[in-house]
Amino acid sequence: MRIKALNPVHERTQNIMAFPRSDKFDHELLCLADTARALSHPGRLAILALLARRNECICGDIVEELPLAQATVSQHLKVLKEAGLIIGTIEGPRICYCVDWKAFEKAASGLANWFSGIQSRTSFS
Amino acid sequence: MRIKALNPVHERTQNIMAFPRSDKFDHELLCLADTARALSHPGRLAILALLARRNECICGDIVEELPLAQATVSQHLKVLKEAGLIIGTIEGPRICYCVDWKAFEKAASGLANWFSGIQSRTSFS
DNA sequence: TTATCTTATCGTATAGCGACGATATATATG
DNA sequence: CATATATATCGTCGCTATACGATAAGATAA
Repeated sequence: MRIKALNPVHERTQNIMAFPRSDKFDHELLCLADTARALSHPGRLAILALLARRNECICGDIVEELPLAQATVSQHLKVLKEAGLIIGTIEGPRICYCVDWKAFEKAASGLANWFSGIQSRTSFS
Repeated sequence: MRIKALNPVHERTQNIMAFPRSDKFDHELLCLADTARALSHPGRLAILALLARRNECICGDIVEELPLAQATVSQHLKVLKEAGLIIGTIEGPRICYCVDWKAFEKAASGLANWFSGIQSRTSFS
């Protein structure tokens, strides 16, 4: 049984972060910024790497590997889940987390496309 | 005359963000997180896009284009400068900003490599 | 039902971000 | 020197993030 999967960042019609001037920027930029924000903490990067290496982990596995308390790991998992990068599946008394590869690749290509778009926009390139 | 260019993120020996547990994570992850953090605000993404489109801008040009006050734009420029993504060159009474393409490409490839590294680490790929 | 295990959430403290007006700084120009 | 121009910095406000202990909530097993 899947728990609220939350649509991946790039399919969502609303972004997550609410800056004071959020309404003044393009939706595309807001979504890219959201993706970048999800990756802007070494703990979350480490969680994603761990999930990729092991294919799936329960929260306790991650707590064992990272220098963070259980409550903190749970918060980071929530951020990654809200960013659409991971999925949690209830398995009995525990929750099995894994990378949402489809969303992950979209996030990767979204950022990559932005990078190449920026780079192609200079007359020096 | 160039003003403190700040080494690009991936050449630096120290990261910028200081989390309570910064010392517990790999330097590579800290630098990647720093890069992501620099990109985690739509205003900064818009600034980078503008600099790429025009090749160079003074602060005032950016203030004209973005829905942000001069002080706010200056703060974002500082963040991008500290992340090593842009360079400021003093030209008389103004400062000419441009993308540091070498650092920008390193940041792009750094993130791209991390993404592909993550993706190759699953047995499902 | 009770006990156990696992994870989310609450409460809290500290710190940092985002935004802006006001001010300081620095450089030309008259 | 005084003025104008351009940008950085200061001070402040409100909000969010990070981190953790403690507790609640959900699911299984005895």
